[in-house]
Amino acid sequence: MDRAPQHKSQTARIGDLLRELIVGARYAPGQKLRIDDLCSELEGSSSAVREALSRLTAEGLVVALPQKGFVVAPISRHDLIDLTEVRVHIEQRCLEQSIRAGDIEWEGRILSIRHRFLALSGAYKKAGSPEARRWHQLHQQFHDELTSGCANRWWRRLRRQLYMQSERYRRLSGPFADYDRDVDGEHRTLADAVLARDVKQATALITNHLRTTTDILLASSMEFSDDETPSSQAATAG
Amino acid sequence: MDRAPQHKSQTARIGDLLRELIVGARYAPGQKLRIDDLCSELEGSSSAVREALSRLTAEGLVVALPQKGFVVAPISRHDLIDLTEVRVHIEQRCLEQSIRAGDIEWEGRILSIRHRFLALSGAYKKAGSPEARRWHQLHQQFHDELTSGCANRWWRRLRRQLYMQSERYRRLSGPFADYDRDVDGEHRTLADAVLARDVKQATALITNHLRTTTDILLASSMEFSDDETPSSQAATAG
DNA sequence: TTGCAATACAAAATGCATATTTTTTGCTTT
DNA sequence: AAAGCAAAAAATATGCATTTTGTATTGCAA
Repeated sequence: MDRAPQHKSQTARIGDLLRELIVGARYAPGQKLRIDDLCSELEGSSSAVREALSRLTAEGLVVALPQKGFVVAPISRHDLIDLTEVRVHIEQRCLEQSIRAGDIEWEGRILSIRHRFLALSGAYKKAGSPEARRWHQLHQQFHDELTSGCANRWWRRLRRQLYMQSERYRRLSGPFADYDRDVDGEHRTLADAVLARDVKQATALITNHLRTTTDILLASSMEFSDDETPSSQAATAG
Repeated sequence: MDRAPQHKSQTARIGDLLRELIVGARYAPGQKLRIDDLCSELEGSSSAVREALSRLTAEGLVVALPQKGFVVAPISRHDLIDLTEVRVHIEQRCLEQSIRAGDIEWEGRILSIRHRFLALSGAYKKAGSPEARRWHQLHQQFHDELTSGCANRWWRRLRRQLYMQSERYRRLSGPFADYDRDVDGEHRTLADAVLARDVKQATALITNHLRTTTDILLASSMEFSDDETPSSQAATAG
């Protein structure tokens, strides 16, 4: 085949696509990921798909069942609660160090992304639209930049890993979970506190930001793997 | 009857082998990992080797250079310092929660592993020997059990990830780094503090344990990637 | 004439695709 | 209902094409 000279390897391309699909809630938790289906859907060979899946396994987005293939990582209330606790802790450390070490360039990047991000206010509500996609991109970049002053690569690496996990839970709930919530305001005041180098205020705000999101998700109508279905309730009751 | 008792897939087998080889410092940091060599060395096909390498990539033990293959993750003083800071934080959280939530079974497991581990006192000094290998296994299990009471799977997962990274640095230094150090004593008093449910004492001990190790490694004759070699010094000087 | 550099060619290794083997799962038959 | 058989899917092996790297030769300059 005379394929175009892609500087990005097939594996990387498929891996990024799959991550986007899983985090973007296009694939349901626990769903079986059949190699052949993914090959035709993502237009790649089984080697590339398999390799991408292996990498996502170590990221915790995919689970490998020996001799049985791959499934999308399941979700549960318990997992979300655990995840949130750890993430709060790590976001706090990243923010704290970022505020202490951030330079003028860093301040500039925050001002820039805050401006661009808030300009897309509410775009995430149009689920599946290009604007929503752009909003999610900028949201990720916004939180990335806030913590980009943190010089410790391991903190940043773990933060990114946990962000992906949380983001999946958020996207799984649809855009309706935080209906009457001032998301823009939360982000604006957070950026303000960071730029004002107010560590105490910033860590308090990010903590509240994340905890609130989790509380909303837990109270939402989202289906968790550890929820008891009516049938299973009847089964245990009968 | 006559079916091979290999319930472990080839990929998993090769992945575990490779992890052991890299963490055990059998492969040098930055070393190129040629697929063909690994195939004959580990007795597997290129598919399996490639898949195992992909997984280790996400674990941070291997780095993939697009179109150029895989190399063992490089090491540096900076990385070790960052890693240690993060690990201290996370080990503290795990220990704290483990102490608060651990039950009788958990206490039993700690007593058991402490007994078996301390019985192998000093075995790690015989580098490459079966006893040293056993010692490293039990050392890992010892620290695992201390934190096994922590109910939060994400804390435990991150802890394990960072343990592997730190362990590699430790093994790379050889068994001589902590020559006149009372390693047994440190482990014994740590286990005592944990069993006594003394959070403050236990976290202080683990912090000191990890920081001391890192200080010794940084002061040792270990070669880091960010060390200036005589030739590069001469080059920059001239 | 000699030394250095640049380019081109060859060898090797990576990355992708296809084929084969093994395992699992579901269905049929006894 | 249990056991065996068949179909499907996953795991593994092999083969080919593309890219990279090392080396050698040639050309230019001193």
